[in-house]
Amino acid sequence: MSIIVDKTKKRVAILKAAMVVFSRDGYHRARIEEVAKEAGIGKGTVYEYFRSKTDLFLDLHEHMVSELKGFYLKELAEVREPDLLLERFIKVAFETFRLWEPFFLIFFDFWSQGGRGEHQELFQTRLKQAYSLSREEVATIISAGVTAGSFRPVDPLLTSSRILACLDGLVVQWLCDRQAFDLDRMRDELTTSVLRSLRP
Amino acid sequence: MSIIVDKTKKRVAILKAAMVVFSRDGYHRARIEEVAKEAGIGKGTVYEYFRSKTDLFLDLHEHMVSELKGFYLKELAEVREPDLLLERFIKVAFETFRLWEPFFLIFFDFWSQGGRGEHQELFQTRLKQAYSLSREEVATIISAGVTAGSFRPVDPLLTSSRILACLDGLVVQWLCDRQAFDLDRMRDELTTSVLRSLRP
DNA sequence: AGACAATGACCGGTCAGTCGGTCATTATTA
DNA sequence: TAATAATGACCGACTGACCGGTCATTGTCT
Repeated sequence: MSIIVDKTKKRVAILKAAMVVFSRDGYHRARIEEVAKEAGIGKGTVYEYFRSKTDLFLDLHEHMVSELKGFYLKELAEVREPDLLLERFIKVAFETFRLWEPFFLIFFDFWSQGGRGEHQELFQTRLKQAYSLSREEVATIISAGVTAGSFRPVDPLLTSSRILACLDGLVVQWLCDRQAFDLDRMRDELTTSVLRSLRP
Repeated sequence: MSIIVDKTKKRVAILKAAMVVFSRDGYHRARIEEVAKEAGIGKGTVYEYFRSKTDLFLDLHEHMVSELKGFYLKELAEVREPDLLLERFIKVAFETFRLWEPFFLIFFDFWSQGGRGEHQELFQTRLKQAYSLSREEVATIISAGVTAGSFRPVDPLLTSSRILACLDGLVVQWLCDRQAFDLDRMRDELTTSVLRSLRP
């Protein structure tokens, strides 16, 4: 019993260490020994918990996506009105820019892995799933708005893809150059433009 | 004289080969020997033209950005009306999705390099420059529209960033899953929503 | 003692970058 | 013109560094 708890805790500790090292050095440059050091354990121990570097990376992605999802669910739980929901969604997204910054920094490495290599199918599948999931989540909001008449009749999935794309692109620009724009002003500008584009 | 021409041609040939190999295998997985093979030359010769793998990558980026810019300039040369210009800009962007697909596939590796390593400043500077340039280009269009009264008074740079972010995000989603959405329908949806969001 | 967890020295494969040598082309000399 | 010399583009076998993954040993707990 206590063994199981320890195992899980240590697993998460390694994942956190991996997050730090991967985001600092990038997936390829990062060394497993460094992850172990960050977690305060020996290199061999990492392999007690993860089959390989690839596996660790894959699990890290899964872990972070699940945490992100939890954050969204919590923050959006009590909103009902489609337009408020959308506004809130964008607000939360911008908060994640800061809170999950290391995760987004890794994301490109993850993406890059998805395109090639022996494990590419695994990576690709996970990536598609993650996208597809969030796409449908937002599409549901838009659908509800269209049905309720507060949005004009747009294709929910298409619009959803567009909004998500915008958020993705913005985090990229921002991570690349924090001076590019002010996060708060951009959030307002995006919210306004999205709602305007959906006005009946 | 003829030697110089040959040198330049071969340089470009190596860059093209690098484009093929890097986009197929990813920057890290790609081997210089493979680039040489693709270019039909020996490995050592690559190093006659480029100091290092990093250098080759950096020059490849510069080469492609310059080609992309040329394509945009050519396609947008004769349009004057801000709203037509914006519509045309989006159209051209979607065309580049297909035409420059290998370049976009590499982009994430490039981005990833920009965050770390010994050459990170070089990568970062180039990335910032490229973004800043396109941002200002689009901002000019919007500015003109605002002045002419065909767009509502928005912050041109902020709006420009948002539109570019959307395009970036869309190419990512599309490269990740070609079935995610139909390119043509998405182009129309994006054009409509951008113009609606700018209507006075 | 027995079971199990942790460790880090070591192994083997990989690959960027080097370097000594080849060869085709051009310049020089007789 | 023909023989010889000089040039530099081209090459690929080789090297040294690097690092993921292993496993024999050591430590810890019951």
